[in-house]
Amino acid sequence: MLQEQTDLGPGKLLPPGYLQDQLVARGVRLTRQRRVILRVIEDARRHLDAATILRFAQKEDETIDRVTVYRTLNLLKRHGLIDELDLLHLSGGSHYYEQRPPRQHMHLACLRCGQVEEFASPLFDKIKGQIQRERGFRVAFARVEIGGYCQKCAGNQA
Amino acid sequence: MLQEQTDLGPGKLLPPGYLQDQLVARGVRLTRQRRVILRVIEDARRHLDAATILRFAQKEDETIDRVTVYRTLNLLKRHGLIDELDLLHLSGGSHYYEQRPPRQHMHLACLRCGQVEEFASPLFDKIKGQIQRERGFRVAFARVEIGGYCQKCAGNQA
DNA sequence: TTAAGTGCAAATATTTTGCTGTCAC
DNA sequence: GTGACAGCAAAATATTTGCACTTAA
Repeated sequence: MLQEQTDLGPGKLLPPGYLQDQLVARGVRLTRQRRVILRVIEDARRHLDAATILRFAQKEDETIDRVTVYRTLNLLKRHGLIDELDLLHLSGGSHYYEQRPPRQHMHLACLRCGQVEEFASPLFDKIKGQIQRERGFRVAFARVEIGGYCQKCAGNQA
Repeated sequence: MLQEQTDLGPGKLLPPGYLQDQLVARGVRLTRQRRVILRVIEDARRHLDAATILRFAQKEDETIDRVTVYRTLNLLKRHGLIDELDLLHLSGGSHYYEQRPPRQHMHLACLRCGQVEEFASPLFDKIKGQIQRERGFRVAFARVEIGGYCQKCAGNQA
């Protein structure tokens, strides 16, 4: 498993309570359980999988069920408020979730230490334009997962 | 023989028998079952998941087991000869596999019809250079999955 | 010959669904 | 009050592991 505390977490560029506010604005009912789960996702300092979200949520409310976590994640996905990632399955078969960021970024996953950094580049927007023009494909969202060796690990071995 | 007709399949830019040759070159034992599975992957005209690979393989040899497919896929992954993809889970929770292409490309998955196209851009190599320079992150491979609407579907609903 | 691979059964892991009672609005 | 939601149990789906037999090199 990835370390519990990593340095870089998913970028925190959105106001606190954003997920709640968005759901309310869309007329979705806010339950006690959802509030807790949303808070866990917003406060995350790294990408969490469903099982970890459950664990954190249960610290605050023991009765929250695994199923409720999955249903809430699906709800957020349907509303386009979070993104589902694989992070290259560096630590098992489950998915990871992050609040959809205002600006698309890429994930750099270190094959050695498992740390995940984020990276954004204006060139990627150019690529999207290219796709649109050359293929007539209307891009809704993008997921970029890059495997390799982080500065520290690359230095230590190669 | 692999006629489950789709549009674009994974690009066929590698010589036939490439996977076999690579495994032999690496001193891996070639069994009857592995030969069949490798052939299925090489002949694929689209991205296949484990269950589909099994189905095709069993057409040729009924006795091949699901487990052998998974073990062979893991073998190929370990040797970096195939890539594992999600294709955004447009059609279930399983993974899809493609022979690792000589040139990285992106996957464009249509959220409406589920069709998957491939797209390559020299700009993406520039981004990799950027990552290397700005972060000291040594890129080994990349996976890009883009969701949106293909030309046909975008036209039909816009 | 013999280490590696296979099939089978079973375990594990992850996510979804059906149902009934409960709660947010 | 009522329709959406939660919890529980169970199913569905996806993948891995243990073990005894088989086979490629």
